[in-house]
Amino acid sequence: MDKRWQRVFTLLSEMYPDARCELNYETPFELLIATILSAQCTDQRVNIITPRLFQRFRSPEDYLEVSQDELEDLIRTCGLYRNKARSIIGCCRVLVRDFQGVVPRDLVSLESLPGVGRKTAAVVASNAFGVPALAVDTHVFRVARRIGLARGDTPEKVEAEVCAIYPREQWIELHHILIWHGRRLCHARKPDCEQCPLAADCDQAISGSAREVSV
DNA sequence: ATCCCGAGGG
DNA sequence: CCCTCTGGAT
Repeated sequence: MDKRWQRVFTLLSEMYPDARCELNYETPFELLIATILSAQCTDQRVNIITPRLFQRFRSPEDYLEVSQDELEDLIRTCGLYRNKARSIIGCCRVLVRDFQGVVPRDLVSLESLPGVGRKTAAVVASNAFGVPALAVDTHVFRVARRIGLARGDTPEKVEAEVCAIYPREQWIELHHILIWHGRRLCHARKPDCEQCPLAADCDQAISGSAREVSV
């Protein structure tokens, strides 16, 4: 691997030594539900409601016993509650019908579940099962492009580029440190380039303070 | 007011 | 490809 990209990885790892999935979960199934809930919402907010949710719903079968309306009320504070409730119930239906109620470990099967797309599948596969996967969500996309790690204009292209640069064993950690960087410093609107160890190498580094940045 | 760690549908 | 769906944070 290119020295520069090795250095980027090292710098970010040192900066965010405990970057990890911030969702609280005990089982792959809980992670699947939590990840579905996390769309357009902070992990902290998901973590507020999941203890009670997981206490009441322990298996995919349990979610088939509840009405969508009631489930919507239970998850309302996470936003997009209609979609998410539908996704969770649909997902559990398929898990029960086609997967013996067990969350599959591979990306293809995970993505076949209703309400589970590329990002959710990658998050579950990598965090719950250690499957090398890099979910190019908006943070990863933005950060990877800003620091010149990838040039592609779609998440798919960026994913391919990044996966080509870094060895599989680093994908999961890379995913987490890019996300943390995106959340802590490399914000969509006002990135804090003053604090960023990557600014020297970054095409879009802002020297001043509050200017806006594209991508 | 505006944006967000997404997915499905038109 | 573009739209919609949501509450919450800023």
